Amino acid sequence: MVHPMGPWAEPAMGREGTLRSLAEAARRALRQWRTPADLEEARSLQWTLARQVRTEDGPACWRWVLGLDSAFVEGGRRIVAGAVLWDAAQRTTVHRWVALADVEFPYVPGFLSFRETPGYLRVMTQVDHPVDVLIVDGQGTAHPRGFGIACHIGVLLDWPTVGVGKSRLFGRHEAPAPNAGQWVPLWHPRTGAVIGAVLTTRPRTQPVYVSPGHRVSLERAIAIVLDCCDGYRLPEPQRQADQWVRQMRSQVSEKDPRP
DNA sequence: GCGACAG
DNA sequence: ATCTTGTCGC
Repeated sequence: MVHPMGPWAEPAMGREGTLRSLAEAARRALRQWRTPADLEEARSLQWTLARQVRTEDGPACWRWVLGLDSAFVEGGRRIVAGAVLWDAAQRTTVHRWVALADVEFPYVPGFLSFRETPGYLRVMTQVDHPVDVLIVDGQGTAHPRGFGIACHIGVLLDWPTVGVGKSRLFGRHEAPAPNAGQWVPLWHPRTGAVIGAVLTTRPRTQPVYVSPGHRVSLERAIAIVLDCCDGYRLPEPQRQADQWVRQMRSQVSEKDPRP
């Protein structure tokens, strides 16, 4: 459960953990990155890396939450990746970063991470501030092979991550009550395992799909998302990252008009 | 074979 | 995701 002193008592990564740099981890992952040549290779990699996913919780605190989102430019040839650091204790935005990257993989349901991860890793190489957990726009374990983009990024960086999708990719579920905080489990169609939660974050509003990415349990993932919500459907880090990339996208578009 | 299908 | 105007409801 939650730490007796509340979610902001100590850094989520622990004293030692915060000494680790997210930027450094991102640079390492970026050097190792290699885009699969085809779906077979991508699928094989997902099955392999999925075994590295851990859904055990670390210290119960999530003061600094980094929201990630992206937008496409130049007819979808390049991607604008944005990161917004949210201080859950002060309820304020600490800083925002952007990065531009080439898109080298097509969008195929179930393989989103191969398309968007490079951009996210690039933005994160600039994050020079402690980060407790990452909120990624998309699924975590709520994926056909249990390896959505939130898991992929979490494993590559070995960092706590939570996946928050605006729609469903995989799994069955009933409709959650239309009250903020209400949720229902998202079940694996064949194994019956709980792979995520369908959470109502705002009254009478479409729910979001929450699932663990890495080093976070489903219960913790739900608590983090709810704690970051501020009256809108999406948790603040993600909502602001969405606005941020949209703003940067239009800025990039006017500077270099679509050919 | 026929749907479903994150962003 | 992106292409696009107005419109219904709290």
